[in-house]
Amino acid sequence: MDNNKGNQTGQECIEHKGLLEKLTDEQFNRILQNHNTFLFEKGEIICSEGNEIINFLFLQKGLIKLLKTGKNNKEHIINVAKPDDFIGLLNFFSRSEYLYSVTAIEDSVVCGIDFRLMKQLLEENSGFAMDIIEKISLAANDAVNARLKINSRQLRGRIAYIILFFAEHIYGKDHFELPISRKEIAQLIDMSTENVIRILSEFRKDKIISIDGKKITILDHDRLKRVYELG
Amino acid sequence: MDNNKGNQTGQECIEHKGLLEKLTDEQFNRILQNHNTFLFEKGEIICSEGNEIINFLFLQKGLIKLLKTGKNNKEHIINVAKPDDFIGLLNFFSRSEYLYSVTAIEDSVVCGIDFRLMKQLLEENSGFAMDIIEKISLAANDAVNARLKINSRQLRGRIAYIILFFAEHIYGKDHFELPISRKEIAQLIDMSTENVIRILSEFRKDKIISIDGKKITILDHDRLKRVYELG
DNA sequence: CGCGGCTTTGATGTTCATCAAGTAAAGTGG
DNA sequence: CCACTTTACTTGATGAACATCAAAGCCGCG
Repeated sequence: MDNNKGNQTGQECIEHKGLLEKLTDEQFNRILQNHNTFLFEKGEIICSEGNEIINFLFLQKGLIKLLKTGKNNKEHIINVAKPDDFIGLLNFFSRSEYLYSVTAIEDSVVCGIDFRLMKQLLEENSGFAMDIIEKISLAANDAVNARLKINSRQLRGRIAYIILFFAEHIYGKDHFELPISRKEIAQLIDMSTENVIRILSEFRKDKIISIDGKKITILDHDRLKRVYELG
Repeated sequence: MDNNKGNQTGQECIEHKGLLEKLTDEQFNRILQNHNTFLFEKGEIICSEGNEIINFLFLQKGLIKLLKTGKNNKEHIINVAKPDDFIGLLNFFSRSEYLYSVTAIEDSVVCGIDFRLMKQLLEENSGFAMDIIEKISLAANDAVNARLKINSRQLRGRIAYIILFFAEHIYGKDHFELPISRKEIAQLIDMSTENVIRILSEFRKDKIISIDGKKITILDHDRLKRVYELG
């Protein structure tokens, strides 16, 4: 972890047990006694590609994005994750350093558990280990599937995808405020910023959505779905 | 598993312990007594998207491709895997049915271990579980990274990627026989068959590679690498 | 031997990134 | 708090990259 924001009470880890639900009370208590809670404001970097992994990180509240720097130092957003989603956990077990950067896109609360303790718990509690295996598998599938969905569509389909992603997966409603800029949308679904804007405007003219700055309202959910399906 | 090819002696699982290296001798013996070995000829389907997962599959010999059917029933190749690579194992722990299809692209020997036995062993042996977690993580990363590499490049870079993939990762030499058709290359790196051919010809004219049907020889490895890097 | 699938090359049109130029919004420092 | 700078947003025009269509040769297989 790069910065060292104010520690919290620890209560947050209880509220959102999430990934830790298979632990015994005793094991869970050990975590409560050996963890740190960090606050990140919108825009702050949570961890950087290449840094050493010390903590097993775990999003309590907020919204984050996973980045990877590609060719020509171009940033690609791998995923946007909400609490209980796997953060960058895909790589926490595989290497000693982060393979992705993680940035807060909304004010976020992150719980950090010492990596060695985490390993120890995995070895003690096989049910916990199985649960984590299952969750990693699902997260891996989601990542691969998302890429497949995005890359097999042309621009209109991609924009439909990203709007539906935020509406259905992140916010659970048809009216929401985009937590990321047009440029970040472009990095997320592999297209140019200009075309993100152009197609959003098109959808607005076609009365599929309404736009007010970052506020998006889906006016015709079915039609948006159809645009997504058709590509 | 769809078909039920002739069972083998079981010796194959010993030769290539691979994913199972963390098991005790006793545990490994249980697998030897509870597994089936299947032979698949080039082109045969090993398992199909949507089928129920009964066996934990595990490639002993040969070469396979992972497929997923996308929009318009267009097939996308997710990955090509050789022995000790994770086959479709990414999803074996997550759902009760296969999320990908797997097809043999060379004659292959597949070892099938009863899924319940596998789960049991994971719960008994936490070192084994940790090892599997680590391998799933790495496989997931590889899958995501591969997609990122492919999709952030234009066609020349993609073709360079796939040639280097076979030369370095699969065969370990600069002269090899392509195990897949031009069309399958297209499915693997998201481009049209015609352009696969066109760019292969271009590389031939530029004396970067020589082509004789499916036989490829890399003549200028450095230059090919540069084409890959530049995109 | 003939049919279908794979391969190859050329021609055409579409999709998309890029460039340019301008407006609006949001930080920044005096 | 205002002038200044930067960053985000927007639209139009242009050209490049690429898919698609078409047509023909090739090969394996029944």
